[in-house]
Amino acid sequence: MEKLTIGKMARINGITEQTLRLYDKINLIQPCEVNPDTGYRYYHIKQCAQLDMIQYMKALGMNLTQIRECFENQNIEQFKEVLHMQKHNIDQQMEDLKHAAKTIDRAIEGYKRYEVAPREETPVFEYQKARRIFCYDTKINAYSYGMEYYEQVLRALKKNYVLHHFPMSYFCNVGSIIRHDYFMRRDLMATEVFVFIDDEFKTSDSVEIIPEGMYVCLYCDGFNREEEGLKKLMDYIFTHKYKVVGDCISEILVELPTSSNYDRKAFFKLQVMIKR
Amino acid sequence: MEKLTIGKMARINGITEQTLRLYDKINLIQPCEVNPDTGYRYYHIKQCAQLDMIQYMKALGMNLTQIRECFENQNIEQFKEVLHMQKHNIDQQMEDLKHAAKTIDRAIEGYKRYEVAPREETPVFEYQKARRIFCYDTKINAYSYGMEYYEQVLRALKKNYVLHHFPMSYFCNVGSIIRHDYFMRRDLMATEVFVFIDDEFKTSDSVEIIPEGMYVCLYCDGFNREEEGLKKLMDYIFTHKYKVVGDCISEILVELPTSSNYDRKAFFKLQVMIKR
DNA sequence: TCTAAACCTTACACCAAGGATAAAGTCAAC
DNA sequence: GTTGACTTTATCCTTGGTGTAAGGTTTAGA
Repeated sequence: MEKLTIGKMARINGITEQTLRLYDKINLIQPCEVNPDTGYRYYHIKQCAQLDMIQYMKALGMNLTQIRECFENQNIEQFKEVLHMQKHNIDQQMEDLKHAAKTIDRAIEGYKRYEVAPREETPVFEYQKARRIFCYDTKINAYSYGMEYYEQVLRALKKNYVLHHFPMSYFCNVGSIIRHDYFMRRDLMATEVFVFIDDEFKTSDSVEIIPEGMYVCLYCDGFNREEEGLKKLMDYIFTHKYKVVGDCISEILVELPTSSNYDRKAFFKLQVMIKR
Repeated sequence: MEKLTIGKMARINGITEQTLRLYDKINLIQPCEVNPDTGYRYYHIKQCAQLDMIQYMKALGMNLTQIRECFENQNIEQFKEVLHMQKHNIDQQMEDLKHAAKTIDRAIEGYKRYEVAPREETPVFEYQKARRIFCYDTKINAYSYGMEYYEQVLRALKKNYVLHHFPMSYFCNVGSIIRHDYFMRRDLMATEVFVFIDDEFKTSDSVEIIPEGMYVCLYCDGFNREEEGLKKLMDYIFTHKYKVVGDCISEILVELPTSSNYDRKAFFKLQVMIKR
């Protein structure tokens, strides 16, 4: 059985020559023979076993250093340990991916709703499932000081939010709450902001549930329409004497990438639950 | 509202100053003001909106170039397209992770069985579930030409295997088949090698099922014990006049990382299904 | 007023796991 | 002997930053 050149070795193993040279360089797998004059590398076909093992370990998510250590130590216990670690690792990555997938779904859903939403700022009825939010009270009324304060409020929320180890991917679905009492008094007072989170997170001091039920909703386009929209919503509710249950939520449905000027471009859904 | 220094901007957004400098350099987000004398960057708090968006898009799996393009084009359609692409992307990654997880489980399981397996090369009875294999006929008897040929046979299998887009992570759980007729004639003739694959793959010309049932199994340690083990298995079966159903499988239970010499270190499980 | 801390700047090297390319040397077949 | 396929080393590029060095400026406290 003749020796294999680097090209042949690469070909029969479905990898590139560069990869083999790299593996040689980092002492992962060395050719069984090197011509001292030409520097040509020659491999023995039995070395394919090592390559198989490397590819297998790579598929398990190990990096080249870990693989080399495993080879060097010849330690089964270490390999088993790595296996368990990788298992844990993969579970974590899976969780992250699930979050990302949910976020994307949420974004796509948001865009769909954005496209079909009524543009004329008239109240509509919608039955909505319960949703979970991570809430933060900033003690500052978001409606009284303009966007600069709103951003500061958001920063405070964000800080708390990452402190609670929520995935960053949620941080596009934010909103603010006008508590029931203020709403009934037609007072635009919202000191609390929130992020929508997944149902799997337990309720705690910061996590609450927006209940399932029939909502009166009003869509509006842009921050500068938000206050006006809220007033319209209040007008509608009080004119028709609907019984308001719970708080009023102002939710950012979609936020559009913007860079030209610094203003956020957002599409809002204002909503409050009623009982007939 | 005063301008924010890079340090403050970084702090309130939970990122590092270096990251902000990088984003500036690649035109992702630029400070609203730069002191021409000192080169100091100053940010406006409203620019946090852009940072939020960047972090959100990153969480969706987009890279910085894609994010910049989205900002530049101001194109919602493109963003939506990216969303769908990312969704697809994530699904793919999820699949890969699932495969990796299964492979690790299989490896851990294999090591467990390896540790409890009888070392004395005596036949044992085991009831085994159905398993699925990707099979390849090399037309060369793996038992007649030594390890070099075996490696070549494996390379051919591997080539076919990646051609069928099976994940590389399976390629540690290989084996060979002695078809029923040869086994009954006590002929060590195995031209077919295979890889265990997941149940989700459809049966086709190359994918077959090893049926559920009661198997006589014999464990042996190392390639040099395989033939002897097969003979012992045959002896046992024919002495006790068990009725053999189907083919005899030689499965590599675990393969140990090795580098000192080129020989594979593998632990085998030889098995054949019987009917009482 | 002195000093130290806390800022800030640019510039460079480094990570993982190769990919891409160039310039030059080698091998084998015809 | 020539050609074409193959191989070598060497260098730079990728992604998304992290870390360090060397130096400049501002601020607070004693």
